[in-house]
Amino acid sequence: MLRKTCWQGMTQVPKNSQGRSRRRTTLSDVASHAGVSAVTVSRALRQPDMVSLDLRERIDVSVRELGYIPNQLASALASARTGTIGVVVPSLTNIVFADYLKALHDIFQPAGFQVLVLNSRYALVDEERAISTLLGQHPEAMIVAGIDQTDHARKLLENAGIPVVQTMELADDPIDINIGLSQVDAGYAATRYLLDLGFRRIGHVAARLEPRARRRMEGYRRAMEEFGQDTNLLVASTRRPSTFALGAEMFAEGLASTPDMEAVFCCNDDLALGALFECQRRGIRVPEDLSIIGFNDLEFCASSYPALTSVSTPRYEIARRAAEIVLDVVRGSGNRPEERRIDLGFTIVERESTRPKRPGGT
Amino acid sequence: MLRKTCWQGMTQVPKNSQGRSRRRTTLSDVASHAGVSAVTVSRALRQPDMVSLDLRERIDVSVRELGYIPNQLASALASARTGTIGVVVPSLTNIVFADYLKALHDIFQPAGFQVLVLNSRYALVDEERAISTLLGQHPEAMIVAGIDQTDHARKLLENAGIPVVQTMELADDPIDINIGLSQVDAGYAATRYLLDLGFRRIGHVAARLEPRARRRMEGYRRAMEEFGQDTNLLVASTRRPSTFALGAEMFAEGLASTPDMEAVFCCNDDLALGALFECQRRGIRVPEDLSIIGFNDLEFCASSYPALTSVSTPRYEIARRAAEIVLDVVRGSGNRPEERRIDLGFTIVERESTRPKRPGGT
DNA sequence: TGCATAGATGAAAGCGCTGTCAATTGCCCT
DNA sequence: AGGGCAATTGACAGCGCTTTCATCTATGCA
Repeated sequence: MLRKTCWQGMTQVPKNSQGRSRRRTTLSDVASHAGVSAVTVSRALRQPDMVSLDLRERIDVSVRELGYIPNQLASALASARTGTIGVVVPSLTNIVFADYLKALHDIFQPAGFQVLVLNSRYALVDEERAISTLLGQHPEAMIVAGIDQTDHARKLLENAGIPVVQTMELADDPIDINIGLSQVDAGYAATRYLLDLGFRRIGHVAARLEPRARRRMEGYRRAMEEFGQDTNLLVASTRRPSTFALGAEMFAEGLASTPDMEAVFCCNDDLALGALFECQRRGIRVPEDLSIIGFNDLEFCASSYPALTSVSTPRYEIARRAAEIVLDVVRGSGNRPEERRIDLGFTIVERESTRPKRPGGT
Repeated sequence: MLRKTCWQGMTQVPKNSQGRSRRRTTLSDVASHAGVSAVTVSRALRQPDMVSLDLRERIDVSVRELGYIPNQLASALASARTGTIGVVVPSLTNIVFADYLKALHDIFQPAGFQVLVLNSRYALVDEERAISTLLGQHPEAMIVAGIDQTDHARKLLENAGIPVVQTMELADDPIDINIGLSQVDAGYAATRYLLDLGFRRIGHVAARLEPRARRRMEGYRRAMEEFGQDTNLLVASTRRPSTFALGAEMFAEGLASTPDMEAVFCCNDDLALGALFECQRRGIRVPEDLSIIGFNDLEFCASSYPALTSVSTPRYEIARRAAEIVLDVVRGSGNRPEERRIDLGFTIVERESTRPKRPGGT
């Protein structure tokens, strides 16, 4: 690769407009401008039908003329309702959580709730800090990814007195509400799928090694053991974060220690696509020479050539359900749903990158 | 594709722990528990060296025992400092903004600022609403993607009395601070790069058609016109959001109207990779039969086979600079940087998917 | 015509915290 | 020993809004 032609334009400084903060217009500014009391303005904005049409119109005019924007902080403090949902995800760059966050926004935004997202960088201490920070904003509910919070974080969440949803995985002992799927079962199923195709020399490529990846690997190990396979040389894993390039690298590593590998289960799709690229680069035909299965069923799995078989996880659905349950609890009767733990399962989507082992060869 | 084996476990309901909200512990709870005044507790938490070691320890114990979490809302209201930065991006799922958001978090989090992100779904009205909502939270600065805000949104931002950064593009008339690159120039450069390689039948594939994609297309048109090329049949565009599958589809469409296409400039990498997959599917060799250049230089460009040539945009850098400038202004002297408009440019990264036109054929 | 009643409006009291300034203490210096 | 000063601590008044309750119309009815 060679970096070429760096274009960098001139920097013409535009006109300077300072505009530093004079006091922002408040409710009472609007009130005196409209010649009414502050309470009336407040009502006109929140419960318009409690205010006469006449005043309402005058207030609307004042609001627009003064460019009034209600101070949510003051509102939240006075009413003890913040209209805020706290969300903690381990990564912002992982496309898996993009789907998840999109679902949360899709549900909460129209409902008038704002989603506050903090990331934990896949670290328990950061997660605890994020949870604490979020709780300080008095969200009306908390939605966290995973089930591996620290004891202190758990305690904070339990004492917050708000609905708490743990997602993506199934917990034996949920804090409050739990929606997800069994990562162990999913890892087992992916491996079992390859075993049932007739393969035995099945590699596993894993990166980051966060709790969910570990559990998938545990599923892999369990399945392989059932078929009497020793997995020591078949696993290529690293703590580095997943990338396409790392997928290629780790796959190559696995291949080095197990040259007769027949199939590979990658712990996520990024690694799987990286492995696929590496196969193309080396002239290994997929699926003729090697079968590949990924995990998560990201969009590109259906488009790549060959299209990637993957384990589809209901990320959007998990977040959607979490959001809907939270909304029910928060504005509704205040009682939790009947089911405290919801298993949304997973699906193996079979595409072109896997096929049964040929009777004779690999 | 066939969907197979749906695993969905049993749903065992865990023990019910209701735990509804008793009043949360406040500063004065801690104060009376520790036998001091509320102010002292406040100080012990925010400026510990103003409080004697003795009291500080007693207070720390009380804080821990009562599980006290400061109410940020009240704090923000009283101090007029929210420690919050408002950010508006057009999409949460687009990996381009994942990089951007990561940079913002990387800079702001350690500095003690919280990033509030709202998305505008590539719609001006949604953006205006997002800006208004965010402003209601009294952020200490606003960072928005793009330069195409509505007049009203502009006015709100101008009147907010806080630093405002418009990013990703260069504006003729920035609201306040502006950091980005010229999308037109970048589109022009990508096209010019292919022209300079000797190609003339250069297709352009574009999706979503948000302002930046349009400007890249404008650059493409400008370059093509300089070389006397009519672009009418060469452009395949759609308002649908970019996906890998759409890249394949649109590329196929372009190929249908221009069978003798020699090269293609895709307005983003997702489309480019989709086009590459489609080539593989059809047995079109890249770059032997067709050259492909993408845009943004996402991580997979370097890993795909063949590796994709792309226009690298400094997304992380843009956000980083924006964040640093904001921090300077917010906590520092309060004065804006010398440069109100910063051009971070772009770079063409040449890889395997492009090569010079062969003298004889294509 | 007079009184009850619903509807519309306003006054006052905080929400939980911080900024400001006053009060207290202990210690150093002359 | 007394004054001065720094170091601590506390009292009080809001931040801008909502909640609650009181007040003040209109209207309906007897």
